[in-house]
Amino acid sequence: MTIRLLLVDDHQVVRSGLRMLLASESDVEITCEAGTAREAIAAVENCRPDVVLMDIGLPDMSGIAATRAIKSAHPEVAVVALTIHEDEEYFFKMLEAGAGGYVPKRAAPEELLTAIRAAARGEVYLYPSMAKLLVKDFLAQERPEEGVTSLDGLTDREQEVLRHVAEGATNDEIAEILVISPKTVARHRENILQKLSLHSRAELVRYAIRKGIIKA
Amino acid sequence: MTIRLLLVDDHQVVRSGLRMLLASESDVEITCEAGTAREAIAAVENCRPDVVLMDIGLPDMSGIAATRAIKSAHPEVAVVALTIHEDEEYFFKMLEAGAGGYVPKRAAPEELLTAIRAAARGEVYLYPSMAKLLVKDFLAQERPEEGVTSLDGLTDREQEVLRHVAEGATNDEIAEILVISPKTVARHRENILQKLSLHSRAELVRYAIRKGIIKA
DNA sequence: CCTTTATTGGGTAGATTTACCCAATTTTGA
DNA sequence: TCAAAATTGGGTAAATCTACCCAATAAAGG
Repeated sequence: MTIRLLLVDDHQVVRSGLRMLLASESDVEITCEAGTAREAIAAVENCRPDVVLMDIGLPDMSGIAATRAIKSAHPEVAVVALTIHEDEEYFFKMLEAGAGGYVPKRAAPEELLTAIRAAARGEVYLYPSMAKLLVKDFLAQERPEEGVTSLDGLTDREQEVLRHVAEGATNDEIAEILVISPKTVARHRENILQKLSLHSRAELVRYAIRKGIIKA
Repeated sequence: MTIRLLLVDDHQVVRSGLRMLLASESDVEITCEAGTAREAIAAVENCRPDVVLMDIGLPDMSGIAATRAIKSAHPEVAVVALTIHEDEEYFFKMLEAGAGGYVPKRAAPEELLTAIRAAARGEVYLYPSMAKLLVKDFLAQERPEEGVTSLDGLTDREQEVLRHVAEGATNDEIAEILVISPKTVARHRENILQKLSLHSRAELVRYAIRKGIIKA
């Protein structure tokens, strides 16, 4: 099975270069080309490619918007971003748009081929410098849940009170649950606010969610 | 600069095979080997490798735990997982442990080399089938923020008020920001509570975070 | 043993919220 | 054009919160 390819780049030279580069590969066939986002979207309709090699900087519309449009109409078509941009901004947006690969133009030809083949299989190829950014984001997302420990010096009872406060319970309700005086609950809450340098229930709720004490 | 490598695998044959495979590469040098997690941790101390090729299934301790230990003591040492496991479970745990690469044993030799070189640069190489899992997770994390639409029939103004309420602002503060009467803010807030069947600011904060209107 | 910390409880006062009552103006869509 | 919805604003009252004041008892650690 040869992989049908759609080349999207506004520079004729780049397309020619890629054509040359990929010509020797027996499993890849460049079915058609496009120089603008609009052309690309139309070309997907006409040529039915397996993989779209998408530049991000296009004259009429961002390659990101084009990718969104293509994936929306044809989710089975894989889109590999091939671009000069190596920043988080474009990378994450491209992933959200549904890209199945992200390769900087400075990458080696074999890496582009690996990306095309992975995308054709429905997998995802990320250039190492990009993968690093995604893992960083992944770790940032996961950490807060682990951070249930080290709650800025809150005592056990304070954490217990905090949990109920964050879940929306009033002092009286918490007092009933913990079988203590509402005044004691209020005192715990005051100590919590002071320890954390917070000033309202709203901030307590956000703090509790950040720390993974309660789920949003 | 040659990359100093530590090979960790409990099978002698596998280590020999890797040694053979990497022998021809001029920029990679296998400095030492280990057959257990304990040996691996000690070897990092003694050999000072740039990159550790880590198997997950080890006799004494999981390669994941070993990775955690190594990264904790020597954050500058890169660890590349080389394993038969291709499931989310081990993959994500390995990332959390600080792995700078994840390559299944079925991968092509060049991919392993790419991973080693990327990890040595401080970047991250993820095998396409693994990258796919991470992107899936990324999209699952990000989606809620897109879900800012369809907010259970809240009007534009109500959403605006909700955002400020959730961020901890009082009615008076919001009134000043939006340049309307505090009474109007209160009215909007009341309508929001009623529409969402909520009864307090704490619940509004959780709702707003769930819907991605504000970050925790 | 003694000091510190955690946990408990009370009082007061002002700020804020929640929940109702009322209605005018503007915008939107049918 | 006309009705519905959105946005605006006011009044009142009870509930609740925030922020101080005070202190006793119990547990933990040096």
